[in-house]
Amino acid sequence: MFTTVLTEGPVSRVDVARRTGLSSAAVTKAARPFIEAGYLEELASEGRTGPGAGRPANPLAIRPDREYFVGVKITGDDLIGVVTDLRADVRASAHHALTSHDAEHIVHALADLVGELLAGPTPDGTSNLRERAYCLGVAVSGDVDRASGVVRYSPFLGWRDVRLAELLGEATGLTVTLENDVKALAVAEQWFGEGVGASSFALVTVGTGIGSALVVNGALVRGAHGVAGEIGHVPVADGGPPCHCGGQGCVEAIASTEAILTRARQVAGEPALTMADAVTRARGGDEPLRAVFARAGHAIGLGLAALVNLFGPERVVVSGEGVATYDLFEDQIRRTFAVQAFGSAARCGLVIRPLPFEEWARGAAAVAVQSLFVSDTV
Amino acid sequence: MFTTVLTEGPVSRVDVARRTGLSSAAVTKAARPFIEAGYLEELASEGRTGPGAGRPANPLAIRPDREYFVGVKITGDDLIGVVTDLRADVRASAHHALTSHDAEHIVHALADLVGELLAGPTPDGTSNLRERAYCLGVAVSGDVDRASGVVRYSPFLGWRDVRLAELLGEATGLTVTLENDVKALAVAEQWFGEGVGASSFALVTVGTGIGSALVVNGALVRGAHGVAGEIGHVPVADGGPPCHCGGQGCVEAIASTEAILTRARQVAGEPALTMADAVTRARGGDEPLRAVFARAGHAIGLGLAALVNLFGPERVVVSGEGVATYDLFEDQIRRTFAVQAFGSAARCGLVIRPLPFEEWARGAAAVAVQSLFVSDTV
DNA sequence: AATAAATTCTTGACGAAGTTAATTAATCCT
DNA sequence: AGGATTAATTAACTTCGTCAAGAATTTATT
Repeated sequence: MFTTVLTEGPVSRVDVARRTGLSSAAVTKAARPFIEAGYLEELASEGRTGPGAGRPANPLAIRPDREYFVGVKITGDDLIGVVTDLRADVRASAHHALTSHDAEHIVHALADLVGELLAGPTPDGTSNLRERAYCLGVAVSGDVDRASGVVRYSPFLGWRDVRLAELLGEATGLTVTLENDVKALAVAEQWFGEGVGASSFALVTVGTGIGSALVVNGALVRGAHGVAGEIGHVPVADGGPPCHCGGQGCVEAIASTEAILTRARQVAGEPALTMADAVTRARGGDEPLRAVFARAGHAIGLGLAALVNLFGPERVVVSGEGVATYDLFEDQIRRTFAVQAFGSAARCGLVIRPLPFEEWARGAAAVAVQSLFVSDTV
Repeated sequence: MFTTVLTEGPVSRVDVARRTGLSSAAVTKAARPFIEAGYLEELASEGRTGPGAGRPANPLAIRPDREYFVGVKITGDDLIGVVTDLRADVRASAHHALTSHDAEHIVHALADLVGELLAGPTPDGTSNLRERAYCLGVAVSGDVDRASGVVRYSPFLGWRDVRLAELLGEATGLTVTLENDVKALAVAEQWFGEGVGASSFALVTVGTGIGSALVVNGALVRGAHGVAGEIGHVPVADGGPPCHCGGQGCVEAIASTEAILTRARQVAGEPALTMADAVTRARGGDEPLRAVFARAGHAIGLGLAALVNLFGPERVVVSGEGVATYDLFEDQIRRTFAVQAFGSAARCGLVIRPLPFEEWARGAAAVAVQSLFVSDTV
């Protein structure tokens, strides 16, 4: 019930009932405690929105400033933190550079960052953030066990089995939820972005690495052994370039930032070519370089086709830092996808768009928001 | 509760409680009506199975002969029907050749087949089948909407939007559940085969076509547009042979029975070569022909890697008529899979084994069994 | 043999969360 | 004003679970 109002904007009780399959009586009952706690409010009925006659609806709406949330993304180089409201809209942000990958150091730096973020008054000016923010979401790349709050393995940080949620809980005094970075981003998308209303969708990130998170029947796919969504390691080019995973012809071995740059240097015959230059020249019409990007787009399109043919999501979002140059990619991704997607699977909505870096931290905050209402899965 | 006993054999109430997360009190209560209705029985406690002291457990066991089920698979050429018990163990079987793909004709033939199957006494001799079989499961390849009982599109039969469940219900007097053939097989596997106890697994069938069904979080993945599990159309060989789906380098374009035969004829330079001969000669050591099969195995291994890297299932079963010759495939499938599966995803259990044709009908019967206990999803 | 400890199963009181059916509320239309 | 229509609430009830206590049945120990 609550998530329906949270994600689908102001909705009348009857509407919530229709969308969730509950009875309207159940919605009335379920909504009351949320209204009393200040999370929801009843809007005045707007004249004549219904089909003519009848009592007008009183839409339920979220009160986004009821509570604030902190989200932090840990990368290899720095920490990016945001404060958001209940809708995961960013209200403040900050970041810290990291000087070491030592867990203790990062816990300290992160606690400092949180302290900084929560130092001021609330955005609505009625209180201060310390007293209105209890949940912290943290996003890390790698194998993360959200339930136990343990980073099982993070190649970027060189961590194994770090009980990060516990450590951060002690250091910050907040309730900490840990999640894999791409999965966190998918949660943000599922609740507050393109995934709203879709029972299944996929989020694909393209950048240094290429990964994805899948939502099926409303739930994230986690993988029996902690591995899932590794679209970057789907083999699409038999006999293609070797991948650091040990395979050959993986999407990542062709379309990651690094793979593109390596290839561009080869093609141009300039071992010192920078990515920025390659992009500029490709945009300027350098055909061999354009072909390098097109090839990457083609590989991504093949990976998307594999994903869509296997699980038939309603929508797919392709995002990530790599997509900043997506004018060089998009066409080819769409063309290849259209050819290789099977039958009506091709009808899935394909959104390709860049990803502001802050979004990663927003994903972490979305996980924090989600953690507050665990039970409400509808 | 019931499904736990059904699929995991005799189990004590406390054990069921442990596996499902319910309290033992809840299990006691839930079991009673099933015992009273004759679906479950309480076995005598076996001495000292537990850890020493304590009251010995009274295992709950299914009474498989409480009720019988009919399963029918419709192929392009014939109908294969089986009668099974509650465990989906086949107790009788029969088949009919089809002379037309006309829906009316098939409904008639299927009703006849069901009549034949239910003519005799029950296998346990206590009654006759007509009075102890109420549910019919029907498996068809193509796009099938189980909920509404409609065959949306079946290329093999040339059908579009046939309300088959309704027609068969009228013709047979049984409660009919319709399901896609591969999904039905996956249900059988999930409840009574390799999938028991796994929360996620995949079934891949290799034969005329190559398909799969995925179970994630205990539920079949259906795909937003009715398409899912199309591993046959995962592109694995960039620039590979064209597929009739319009794509290139699909698994099916390399590893389907037809694709193998076409390639074998090319390689051998004998346009009239039969599959049987190709198999015999490959087994006899004909290297060029062996390479054709190995190439197919390689393509399947790549497809499996794509599936496993994306979903991370606990187990994968590869089966189908094509696997009858799996001595020529298996090694290569495993080798390629081992190379391309990412990280610990490779730890998923990979079972490769042939598929007796009757299994398809058994899958349909498993769906019928499942339809009897819809609510019990644990 | 008596008692203690362990373990399974049952019972009954209770609570959470849903349902249906009836009632009240607010609006449009004639 | 009165009827039709839709929204929301209320009250009684159902379903499905929990918890806590206790009965049942075994092994282990004194």
